[in-house]
Amino acid sequence: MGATIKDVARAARVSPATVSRVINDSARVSEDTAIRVREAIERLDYEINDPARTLRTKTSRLIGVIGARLKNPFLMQLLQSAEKAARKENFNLLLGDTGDSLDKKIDYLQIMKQKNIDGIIVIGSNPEGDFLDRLRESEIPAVIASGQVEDSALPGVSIDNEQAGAEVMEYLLELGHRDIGIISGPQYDMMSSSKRLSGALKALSAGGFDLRRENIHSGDYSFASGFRGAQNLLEENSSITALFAFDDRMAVGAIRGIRALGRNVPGDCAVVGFDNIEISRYIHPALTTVHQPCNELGRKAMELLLKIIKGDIDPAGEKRILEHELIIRESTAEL
Amino acid sequence: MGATIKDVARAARVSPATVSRVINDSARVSEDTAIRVREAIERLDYEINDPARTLRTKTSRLIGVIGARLKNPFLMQLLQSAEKAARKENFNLLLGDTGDSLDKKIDYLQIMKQKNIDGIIVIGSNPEGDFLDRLRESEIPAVIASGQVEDSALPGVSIDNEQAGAEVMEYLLELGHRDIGIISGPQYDMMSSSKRLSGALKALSAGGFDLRRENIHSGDYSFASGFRGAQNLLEENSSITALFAFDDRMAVGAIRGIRALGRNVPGDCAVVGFDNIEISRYIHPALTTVHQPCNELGRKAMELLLKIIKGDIDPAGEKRILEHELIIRESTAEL
DNA sequence: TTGTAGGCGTTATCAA
DNA sequence: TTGATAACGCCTACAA
Repeated sequence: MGATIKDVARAARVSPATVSRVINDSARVSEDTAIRVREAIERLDYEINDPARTLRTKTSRLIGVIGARLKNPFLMQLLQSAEKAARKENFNLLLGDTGDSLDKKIDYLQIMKQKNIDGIIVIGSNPEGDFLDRLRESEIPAVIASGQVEDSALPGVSIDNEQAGAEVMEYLLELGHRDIGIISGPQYDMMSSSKRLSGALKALSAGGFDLRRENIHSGDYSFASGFRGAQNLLEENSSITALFAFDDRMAVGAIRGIRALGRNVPGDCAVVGFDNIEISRYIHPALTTVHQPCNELGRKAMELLLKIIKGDIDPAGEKRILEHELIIRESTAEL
Repeated sequence: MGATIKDVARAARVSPATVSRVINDSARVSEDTAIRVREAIERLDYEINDPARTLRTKTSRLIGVIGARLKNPFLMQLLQSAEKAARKENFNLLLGDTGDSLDKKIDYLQIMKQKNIDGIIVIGSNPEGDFLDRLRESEIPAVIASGQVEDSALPGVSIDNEQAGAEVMEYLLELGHRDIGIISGPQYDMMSSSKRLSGALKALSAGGFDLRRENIHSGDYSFASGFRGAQNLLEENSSITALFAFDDRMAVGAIRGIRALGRNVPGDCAVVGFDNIEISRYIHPALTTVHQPCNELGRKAMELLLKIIKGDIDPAGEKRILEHELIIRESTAEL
């Protein structure tokens, strides 16, 4: 079916090598022949055979994404920006939803190796298992986006989760809340989640307060877990007056859970989320939350990765911490 | 770096052909040699070179997705199921967010051709421009997921959008609403959107009513456009008592827009959405909406595509219309 | 059951 | 500036 470089060469009365040179403008070709070649390409509807090129050059212009969850709107927004940055340099994204499964991540890593992928964006940086070790062994350039970057050997882009967690608590303390519940992230996101938690705890103890173990509910970033979390926490301890959920979806679920108990938000119980996904300003009450610059996170992570691939930069120690911001809306109020 | 099939062959004291046979278990190989080969593969950490194989076999085990928008939670849920079905048969997804741009779709189509992609899932089936023509010319197996399937030359899986639009209107009529506003989909989703619209209009006129042109606002499936749409419609015509938005995100935006005008939902104005994305049951008031079986849509579309690729099935006329369901929640009430 | 050999389409090297 | 040639790693007749 498809014409090959040889067909084009024949049609343009040049050698295949010359056609290749025109396609890649890799070397000087006289304008005359270049025109003849382009014309032949056009006429024959020639399309380059990418696998053949990859076999020869060892580069696929493919970027793998590991750890993204299609259902997570924050990550999808991040990914959209990452893709845009990739497309600008003619790279494409190979995407797998690995869910929370370590095995799947490792499977994808293998697939990506086999496909001669040029680089990998890791979403979140859960150190669990030996995924990160295998990644390092593979020697494929990789960058963490929106995970915990500080203690990792990999370069990455993120925010200061600990600081953000602390700010939320300071804010709630300022409003007069003393008995605060937390709906944390799941196991597989240990890093971001645990940093937010430790920040929150530090802020509490700095204010002279502490948090009872029972005031923490471990969620999984789903609406349902936010709903359940809020109900469990309030049923266990009805004097809780504020809830801090580690992502906006859980916060939305929590608001509904609180309402279902016959209480009001923020009147009876304030709620703070995390991420500032688009919907958080549209729900009622509009959600107080921590804004993460997700477009910038995606773009910077991809730009960093592409630079590393090009060899423009030394991966070691390339870490960027971007600014977050507490956005105060309607779901919190003075006690 | 990486070991090749030849290295494995040497280590196992067999020919490269035999190694290939073991890898693909394509022909009888004696158990003894097979074991030796597998052991050598293990020892050398051999990974197959996928581009080389693709060059040779013309099959990449890659499925392209065109037309998905990462920010659309309904589509992402659909895609998650599609991916699951693909992975089951060892296919991977090449994903590009083409936004609403026709050019980008055509660009992606070209990239996918070059990558020897095995099949394409088209999200939505906007007939605009010559994308569909080019797709057909390319002769790559393709399936439409969640677009307008009935009048298309391509096989596909969808729901009956016209019927669904009609049901929503019948329901609102039953509740006593007479002056109803519509926030429709955008140009690029002409097909689903226009079917929903024509269904709605038919139901109205069947009931002896009609819809003024000014009662239709053309949105773009964003929260913001739902917000604006609701405000424009109600400011133009303050006697509107119900709004039908063609997707849940616009419905959520519309609810906020109505509230910002000082009116209540559903007391002063009822709202109906479309898709039944996860959040719609968690917001307040919980959204009345049309449920689309998005997991089934994604899975069936992929299964259909894989069957076509395998040649098990004749693509022509393969159309599946799945069941939808009107889910009544809190955002609608009797007038 | 196993091996030999040729070719998939491209690019890189070397020579002209 | 251009061309001939070999090689990337794999699969598949065909032959043994």
